[in-house]
Order: sequence, then C-alpha cells, then structure tokens
Amino acid sequence: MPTPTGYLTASPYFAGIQPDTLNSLARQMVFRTFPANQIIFLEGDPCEGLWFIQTGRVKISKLNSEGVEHVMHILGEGNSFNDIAALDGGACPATATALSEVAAWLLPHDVLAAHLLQDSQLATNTIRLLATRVRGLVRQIEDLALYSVKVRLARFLLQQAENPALSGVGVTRATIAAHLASTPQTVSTLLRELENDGAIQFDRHHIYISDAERLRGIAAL
Amino acid sequence: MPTPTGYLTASPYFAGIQPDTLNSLARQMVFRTFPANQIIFLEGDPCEGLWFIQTGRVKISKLNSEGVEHVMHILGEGNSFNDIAALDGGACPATATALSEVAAWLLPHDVLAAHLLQDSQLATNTIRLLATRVRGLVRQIEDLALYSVKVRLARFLLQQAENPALSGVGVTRATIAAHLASTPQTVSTLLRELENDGAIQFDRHHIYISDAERLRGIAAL
DNA sequence: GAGCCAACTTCAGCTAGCTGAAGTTCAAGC
DNA sequence: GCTTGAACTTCAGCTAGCTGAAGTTGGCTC
Repeated sequence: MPTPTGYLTASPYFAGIQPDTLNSLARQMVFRTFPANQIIFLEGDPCEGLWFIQTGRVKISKLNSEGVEHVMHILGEGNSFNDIAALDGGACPATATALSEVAAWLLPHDVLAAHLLQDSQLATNTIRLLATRVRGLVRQIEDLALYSVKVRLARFLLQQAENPALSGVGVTRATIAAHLASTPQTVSTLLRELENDGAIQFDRHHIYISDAERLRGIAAL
Repeated sequence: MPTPTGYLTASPYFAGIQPDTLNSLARQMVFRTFPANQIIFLEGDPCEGLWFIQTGRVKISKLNSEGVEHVMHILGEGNSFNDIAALDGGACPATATALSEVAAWLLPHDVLAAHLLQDSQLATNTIRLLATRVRGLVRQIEDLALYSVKVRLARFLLQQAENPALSGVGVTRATIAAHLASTPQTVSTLLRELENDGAIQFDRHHIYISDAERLRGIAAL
C-alpha cells in the first residue's frame, strides 16, 4: 500500500509543514478509487473530509431543480477538493463526479480539524488557499455576470492552455458548455467563430491556440 | 474619539478573542467617513486592510471592459469587507463604493497579519468566515448559471426580508439590477409579474412580501 | 407651491443564445 | 471490415431579456 506523503508535500496546503506532522496526517488518510462517471459525493451529503487527487479527473458541479448542470471546477492530478465542507464540517456544497478512472486520498474531517488547531503553519496555508479560492470564484461570477459566452469560451481556452486538467478524458463539448453555463451547440458554433477570427484551430479532439494575442483580445484580457 | 472595541466584539471575526488582544487591535484601527457615492477603493488598488462598517451602506462591485457594473455584495452596519486582500495582501479584488454616508474602521493589513500568526482563535475564526464566504459565492454562481432573472429576483427579495442592509438608501432598481446581472427595466417588469402572481406588493419605495410561501415556490427554494 | 431631476414604469423592436432535429464522424467491439 | 453509439456539427425557429425611447412620479430646493 502506497503512502500519500509525496502528494501531501506537493500540495500547497502542506507547504512548510513539519515532516512528523505530515507523517501523522499521512497515516490517517484513506485511499480510494472510482471508475469513470461514478459520483464521489452528492451535494448535501455529510462531509467526509478533504480529498487529494492522485490520478484522474474530477468535476465539481451543481444541478438546478430541473436537472440542468453547471460545472464549477474541473480538477486533475495534485488538486484537492471539498475543502469547504472539510473545514467547516457542513454539508458538501456541490457534487463531485469522476470524469475518468480516479485514485484519490481522503483526509478525514476530524483529523484535519485537530491539526488545524495545533499547527499555525497549516492554518496560515489554509487561509492563503481560501483567499485564492475566493478570488477564483469572484472571477467566475464576473465572467457569468459581465461577459458573453464567446468571451467566456475564449477565457476558458486560455486557462486550458495553462492547466492540463482542463482538457483530456471526459472534458467533452458538453462538459465545457456546462462549465460556461451554455450548450454544446453554442460551444460548437463559437469555436468555429474563433477559428474564423484566426485565434484558434480545432478538430474533434484537440484545440490549438494559433494566435494567443488575438484570443486574449477576444477574451477582453 | 470613539473606539471600535464594541464593533469588533460584535464581528464574527473576533468571537472568543482575548480582551487584551482585542484592545491591541482596536488601538491600531483607523476611523474614516465617506460621503454618499464616494469610492472607498478601486478594484486593483493595493490593499489597505480590513474594513468594518459602523454606519451606512456599501456596495462591492466589478466593472467589465465596457463599464457595465455587477454588484457582488451590498453591506451594512456591522459587516466587514475587503477581507481577501487584507488576508493575502494582494490587490483589492473589487471596487467598494459608499451608497450612503458611511462611517467605518480600518484594520491595517500588517496588524491583522501579525495577530493571525499569534492567535490561533483568530485564525480559526477567519477560516470559518472564509468557508462561509465561499458558500455564499458558490450560491451566487449557481444563481447566475442555473436560474432565470425572475428566480434570482425572488431569491433576492427573500434575502432582503432577512437582511436589512439589502434595502434602504441607495438600493435602487438599478442597484438591484446590477446585483442580479440584469437591467432596471427588467426588474421593474418582473416585480409587476411577481405582484400579479400574488407573491408581493410594491410601490416606488417599499416591497412587501405578501405570500412568502408562494415567493419561495417561484424562487425554487 | 413651482420647478427640477433622478428614479421608476411601460412599450416596441431587436438579438444572443437556447431548443429540437437531422446529419456526420470516429473509436471501440465483434 | 462492419456495426454501433456517443460525441460533434449545423441549421431553422423561438424566446428571455436587452436597448432605446417616451412618459410618469414624487422628493428637494428655492
């Protein structure tokens, strides 16, 4: 059985943490795997703890009362999720689904809570990470409230170029659409437009940014 | 010159904090007033610190590249703002504007940072508050991505009933519209619709919820 | 109490983007 | 190499909600 120590040291949550604290955390973590398309937890479920992805891709999403889905985050190797519920002990704020086969480590809520009280470095890291999370969410709200689907798509493609988790297995047009609060048809049409604008080239499997500067212009960045 | 100690003890940031810590913080805070419509800080400004509202109403908003505004929060007496910049020391993530005459206390960033390292109770409070903030932002994203303007308006009215800061001076149709990512005209039309639905009654100055259950039904809650 | 102005309301016309349908492509299994 | 099905593309038609314009209201100032 592997230990998660390596993955922990790589996570910003545990930067600068004492090795013995890290070992104590690692010993109490639980390893789990999920097949593609399996739900890891549902919105409203009681919180198990903080998850760290070892391999695979996970989407965090919400459904409205009619079953329409909005994808809040697409995560990959090394990312963590469910931090909010893990930190406040409340219900999971969204649903997590495996987009591909997933291997992940769970840090149970009570273990995290106990260490947070004792380790001021861990608390500081957590505050810094939450601040980053808030900035990211504010950016998402800004996008939804103030920019068209075309601009949001351009911004997504620019993010994709920097974050490999945002493309690959399971990230279909439908997933992108659900992330942009749009539809697969509209994403298809707008990709064609961006191609005609000379910003990108694409086929069924890959999207290449052919003119990043132009794409950034369209993205209003 | 008044001291802010009373306002501090009332803020969830400082629940359970030792009185001498509180006094040390209070002594280093700065009192300022702003006339109605004055900008307190702009998005991108370097961070001064954490603000606590003593009296008055403040809006936190973002502008897109064409000058269209989205109101992220409307805050009143006892609320704090600019926590993210105050905690990570980065630039202000949004613009703060006084909607009415405002009296507020500023806790400078470096003072907060120093106390955070020393006081684990303060760090714990901060983490809990940030978790609440994240839940609120996730809810806003859900609203924007998954529900119509009418549903968002109904939800806003239900929040307004519980939070006095969301109504009163400076909270015009235009402000509500900018909070819902819509327009004053549409808000006007939809208020009329909600009235015809029998959920509310309104005039130029007040909105009364006449059937909360029905309004909750429309709000999909 | 007259006049002004910002906020509000209503309406006609327009458009971004959704819906549903039909056709295409391609990877995987047999 | 044939079949199947999921993902993708394209298009015609529709609608929620925006835009601009015109008219109303009511609190302030003098």
